[in-house]
Amino acid sequence: MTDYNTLTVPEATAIQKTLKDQVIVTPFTGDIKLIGGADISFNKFSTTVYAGIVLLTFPDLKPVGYSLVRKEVLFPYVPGFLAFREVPALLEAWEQLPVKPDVLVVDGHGIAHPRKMGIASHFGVLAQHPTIGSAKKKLYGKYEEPGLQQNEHTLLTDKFDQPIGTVLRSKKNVKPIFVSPGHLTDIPTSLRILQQSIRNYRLPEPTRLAHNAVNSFRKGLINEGYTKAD
DNA sequence: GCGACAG
DNA sequence: ATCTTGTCGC
Repeated sequence: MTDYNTLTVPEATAIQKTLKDQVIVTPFTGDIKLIGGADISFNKFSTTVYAGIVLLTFPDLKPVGYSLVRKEVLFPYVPGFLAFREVPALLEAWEQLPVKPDVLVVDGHGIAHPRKMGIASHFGVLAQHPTIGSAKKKLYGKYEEPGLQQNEHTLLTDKFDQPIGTVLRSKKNVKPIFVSPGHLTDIPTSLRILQQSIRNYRLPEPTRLAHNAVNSFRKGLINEGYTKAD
């Protein structure tokens, strides 16, 4: 894999344009026995990132294991290029998993991106695995505010009015979350899977638990490597 | 030139 | 993203 740490933004843009042709947006049909959640944590002003992927049963959403990896990252955070900061570490956490989840939920967007290459799509193409992007804020696109009741949703569209994702009210009276296909999933199936991943919080269990895990890892409360859940 | 701008 | 206490609203 090419070293993302020494890339310039123009070079990163070129890579995104190449990977874009490899993204496959198609209905996810298979059964889901295991679902994964991926996230990153770091200390402000530090080049050390703490990446993690959590495995949970589906549809029970009970955690079964955590894969944690620490890595040095030099590529800066630039809106639209998040993947170049987080994907390398996430791929290491991915390779460290004893078993792969049927689908992985990544904290960030999938095709709901200026070049249709958000982190969920980027990771999916490199790992050659189904992914879904779940973000807390919009990066690109336009939409109508969904109703305030749980599960109400509207379409997120690009500049040609083509659908690129869903704006979902995951819980009553909370800010909506943005769901989009990463790789080997489509808009309807990514939304269904995401909805089945919501429990008592605004954020889906996969990325919510991944977020908790990487933060505990960063604070030294959990060890690096793969650990089975209690 | 002016806004928008995942984590 | 992270830091960080109290406070407002359902």
